[in-house]
Amino acid sequence: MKRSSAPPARRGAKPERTGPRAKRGIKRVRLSPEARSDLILRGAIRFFAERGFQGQTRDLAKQLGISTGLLFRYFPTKDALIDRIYEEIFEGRWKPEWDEILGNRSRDLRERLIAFYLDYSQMLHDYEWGRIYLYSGLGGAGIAQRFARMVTDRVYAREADELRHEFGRQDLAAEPLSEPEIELMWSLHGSIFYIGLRKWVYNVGGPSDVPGTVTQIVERFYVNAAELMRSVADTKKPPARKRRLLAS
Amino acid sequence: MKRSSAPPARRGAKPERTGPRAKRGIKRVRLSPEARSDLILRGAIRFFAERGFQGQTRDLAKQLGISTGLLFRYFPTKDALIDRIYEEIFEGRWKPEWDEILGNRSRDLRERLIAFYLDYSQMLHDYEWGRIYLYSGLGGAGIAQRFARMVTDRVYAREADELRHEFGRQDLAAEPLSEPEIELMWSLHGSIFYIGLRKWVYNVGGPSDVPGTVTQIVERFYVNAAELMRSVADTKKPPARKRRLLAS
DNA sequence: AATATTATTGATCAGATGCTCAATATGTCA
DNA sequence: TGACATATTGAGCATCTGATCAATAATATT
Repeated sequence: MKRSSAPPARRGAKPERTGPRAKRGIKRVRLSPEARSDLILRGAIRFFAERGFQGQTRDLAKQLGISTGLLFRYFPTKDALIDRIYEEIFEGRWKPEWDEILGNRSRDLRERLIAFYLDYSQMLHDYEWGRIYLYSGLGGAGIAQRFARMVTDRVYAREADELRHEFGRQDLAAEPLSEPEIELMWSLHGSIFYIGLRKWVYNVGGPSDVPGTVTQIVERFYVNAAELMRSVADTKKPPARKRRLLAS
Repeated sequence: MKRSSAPPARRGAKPERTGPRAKRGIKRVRLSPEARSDLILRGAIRFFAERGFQGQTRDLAKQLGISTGLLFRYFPTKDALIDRIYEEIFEGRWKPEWDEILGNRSRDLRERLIAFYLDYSQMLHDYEWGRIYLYSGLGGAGIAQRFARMVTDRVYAREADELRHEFGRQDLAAEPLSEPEIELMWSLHGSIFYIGLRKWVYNVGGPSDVPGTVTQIVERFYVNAAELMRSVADTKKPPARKRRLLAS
């Protein structure tokens, strides 16, 4: 069945059969390299998010409706395709506006934190993003681990900075992040990330109102953080008010 | 190099070479089926936790120091082996004592929650357990998803029951779990589970003092839960005290 | 309409991978 | 000590899978 020596009489009897049903009669579509390449990339993200990176190029090609030959024309190896996916998923994902949201001191800090996490969690809770993040992390892809470090460094440093300012504590330059502070932020991050896991790994449903739930979580974090700032303040030297005066 | 037609003169010149170096001279070890089977199972868990289930049987056999033939003698197919691993990882993992810890009303509820999560988190934070839980969940293994549902149903129902009792609210039979209650517990669960992810997926280190951190997280949960119970109580009918009197 | 360019195909290859089986060697028991 | 039962081996099979390339056909150009 596999190897027929017959010549490929591809359009022997029905040359213009372009009906909606069979693939046989469908006219070959010819796209620009950019369009095709993009189509493959998007399709590959969807495909590998679902099946993991051990998913087969044949199946991917089938799902894309193209031949494997074409696939390998645009991405010379499977690994090259995967690297491209990593790039797409992990690079340039940090929105500059996030820095602005978090750092805008004319706004209430609690509100800023909520606004940030509402936006940021849209990435965290995206099916494709989340599953590829997990697959690549489990596979030991350095880029996923660098991403985790980058994001947390960035988010945690910013948040801690703002919290310390808000509660009149020393800034990060004077006193590096303490483990309780870091753990508190990890805890927040974990709670929010886990909403995604529930949805796209364990199929145990997510909350009916995701933004509302995220807001709740951040609000509780804020209360806990305030508590932590106050309790630590007792053992530190400069009184809370003093720094504020110096700063402004 | 692969196919030499030479007869396998396995012990041609050095019959009793049992030195510490080469595999060549090592005497074949012959174990009881039970011992070998167990050895394979443990090794397979370690292996697949590391590499994921697409790891190859050849490599597994090599890591175990046995031939693939032997591997397939004890587990007829790779899938059978994986099923056996699922069984080992997911079944019978619920310790009956957990029910007792949570339900022992002669003990402070905060302490009970801490005691439970300290023990329970040892499973959650185990490298092999955690990674296999993720791999199987991502792969869509029904058993992982059933496990997630089982555990959370069990934990959340118990915890909520105790919390409601503690704060004089209606019990679960009278009033099913509300979404805010469920989400609060998910949030706790997520924070603790995420400690594992940090360690064995993203290689961003865990806390230096895991039990201490877990304790902190549970303590904050307890405060938040108390707050939630009180705030919800306002909109409900029976005053907090009344139920207690009726109950005892 | 004829020609040129190149996107697309599909048969095919080489190496990987799950699994088998006849041959072999180990521990045990009489 | 010799013979038996069987745990263990490793070459080998069939299929899968990433990747190639000459042939083909859709569009652009003249």
